[in-house]
Amino acid sequence: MNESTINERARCLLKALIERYIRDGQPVGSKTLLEESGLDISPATVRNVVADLERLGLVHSPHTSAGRVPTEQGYRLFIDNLVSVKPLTSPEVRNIADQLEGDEDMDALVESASSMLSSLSRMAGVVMLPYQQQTSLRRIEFLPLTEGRVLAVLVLGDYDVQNRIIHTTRPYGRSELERIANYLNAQFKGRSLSVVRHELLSAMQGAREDIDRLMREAVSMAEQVFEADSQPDQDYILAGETNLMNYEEMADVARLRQLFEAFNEKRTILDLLDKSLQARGVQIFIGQESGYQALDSCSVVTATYGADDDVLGVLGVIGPTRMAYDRVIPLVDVTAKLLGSVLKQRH
Amino acid sequence: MNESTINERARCLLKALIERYIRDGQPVGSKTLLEESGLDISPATVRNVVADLERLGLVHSPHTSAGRVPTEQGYRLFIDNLVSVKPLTSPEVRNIADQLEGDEDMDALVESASSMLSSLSRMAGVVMLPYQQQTSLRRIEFLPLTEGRVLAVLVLGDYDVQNRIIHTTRPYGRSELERIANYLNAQFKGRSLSVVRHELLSAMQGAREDIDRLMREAVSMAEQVFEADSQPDQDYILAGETNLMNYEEMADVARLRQLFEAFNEKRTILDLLDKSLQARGVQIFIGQESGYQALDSCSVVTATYGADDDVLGVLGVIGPTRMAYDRVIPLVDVTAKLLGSVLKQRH
DNA sequence: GCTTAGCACTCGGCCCCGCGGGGTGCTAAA
DNA sequence: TTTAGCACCCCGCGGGGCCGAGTGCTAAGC
Repeated sequence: MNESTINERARCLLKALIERYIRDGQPVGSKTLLEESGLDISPATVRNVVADLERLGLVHSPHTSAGRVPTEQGYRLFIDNLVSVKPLTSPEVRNIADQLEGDEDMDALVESASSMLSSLSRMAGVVMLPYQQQTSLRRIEFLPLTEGRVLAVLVLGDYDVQNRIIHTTRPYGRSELERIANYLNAQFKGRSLSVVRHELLSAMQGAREDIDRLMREAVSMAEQVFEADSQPDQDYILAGETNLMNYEEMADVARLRQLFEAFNEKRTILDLLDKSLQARGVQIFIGQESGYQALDSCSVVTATYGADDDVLGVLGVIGPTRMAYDRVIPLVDVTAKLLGSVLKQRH
Repeated sequence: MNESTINERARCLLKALIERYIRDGQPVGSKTLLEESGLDISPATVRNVVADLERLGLVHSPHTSAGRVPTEQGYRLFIDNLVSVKPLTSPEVRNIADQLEGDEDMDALVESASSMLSSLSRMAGVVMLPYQQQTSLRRIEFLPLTEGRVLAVLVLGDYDVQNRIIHTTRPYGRSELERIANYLNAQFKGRSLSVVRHELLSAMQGAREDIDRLMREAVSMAEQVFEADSQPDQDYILAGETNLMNYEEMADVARLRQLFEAFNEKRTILDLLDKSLQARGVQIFIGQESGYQALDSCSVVTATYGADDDVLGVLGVIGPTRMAYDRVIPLVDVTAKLLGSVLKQRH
């Protein structure tokens, strides 16, 4: 029942079958499969072999006497052992790199990456926003807004600035806020967000009355700022969803609806991206493997990106199970690496 | 050929026909129309009248011997003269008001409004971001980022803060930036953005060498900040697009694709919203009236919102031409008014 | 002159049928 | 173990017939 039971010829035929099916979406019959594979055997032999493949659950025929279609396990075997990837050409790579390097801020960068993935694959591109915990705090600044509301400006990398509105129990003046900011900057500048959060916690617990009022207030403000951070941290940018409407496997409007609702909800996709955050490199979820109803008959090809050894996030491509993996895999791989190197370069 | 040529009975039948058609989407025959209208005449008479309506281009039959379906002109007449709107119940109104009042910042507010529109109409809700030109500048602040890049923070209303990154020809220190900010705040605080922009222009032209270096630099920085503003000013938040996939008139995937691409492109929808920015109150575009291919067989119901007499933006609902106008019109109307009053209240 | 009953007619939807073709599985021979 | 031959299967497609809903027309009635 496992792959070791299938010999070289069978693998060759499976590979040919899947490649052919990916190309034109029709069930593949023994005759077409024969010419596709280039093997020097008779159609009858092909039929025997394919019957074996069916018994192993690698292919499946939609009805008696149609050709065969790959199953999810078939695709799995194909991707793990058979696929021969077609690397991007160097102009293609340059094109992506140029695009990414031209972007001013983090949002634009992620947006570009997503739309590059989508346009080059003609499917949907998705890029998770970089995981913030590793990035270091460059500066924090406070501005008074209205009574009881203060704006916190967080400068993170060279290219990432975030605003937070926090609530205070009493009004603060500019100079007071400035002193608080100075204190916090002195304390936390250059530390990563996770370290900041951790130190804040111990600062709250360890010292009670032995720190002066300014410090106490500074810490409680910072608490609010960095606590608010924990929520919206996970997000992604999607591009080219509408490309998916071109594929016949998505012709069913109800299915399409499910998928697009999952895109809007974000939770499903985030969960999936989270899963691939664990592993390094390219990862592929085929159809039901993802475990989400909405992604039935879709595949998701992901890769983590990061600077050096820090994994900052995940990006990928979402499309029908019948996609050109040999092109998509290098595309996702290269884009992840390029995005990582741009982020690293900008520290 | 105009509406004056149709008498009371004909209007009554047209109204009944459209109401019935909106309710169940089937072509309406003379018999069902008769019971719908409650008139005391015979089916044959109904047929005669309906034949007249067809001659006037108000209804149309998909083929010989099916019932009748309203044309766009039919809908137009219906909306302008016949529709009897069903006002929202006061709990419904309260619900919307509560939702909007609970929102912290501008983005959340607009997001809420959009999703209220969508969920209550079961179609797509759209809210254009408030037009910025009237809003007054509360404070501007600069922070150095890297060499040659400065972060400008614009505080606009009580609830709207924006970041801009600008480029400078030489590095600026904190204190220098602070002085520049002070100068600009003294000069422009409380002025509306359009006034600021206008005054900047004359400041650039009027005075050349007779202003000192600080002022010149301040002005050129401000120029960059407020010029960058002109572009991204027009944007909208869409919610519940996927609701549209429920309607049979949207069953065609190609059409759906066009529509969703228009949503992504944003230009089409923005143009349309711009049009309704001119008029006050509720405005309705039926099918082709909008002039955009992508909105074929869709209607758009919009209303302007604002504080006092300033029109700040537009919001609305997008759905199939066959929608329950009697519910949607008050929904859009009320939501616009509530959003306006929240914005006004927050000055 | 408007309204109404009666009637012939039209057309879409549906089911059923028959046919052609691509493809299979089995068997028997090499 | 491979191969040729063959019977069989079933989808897709076009055509024919039937049903039902609804129309337009005509002629009679108020």
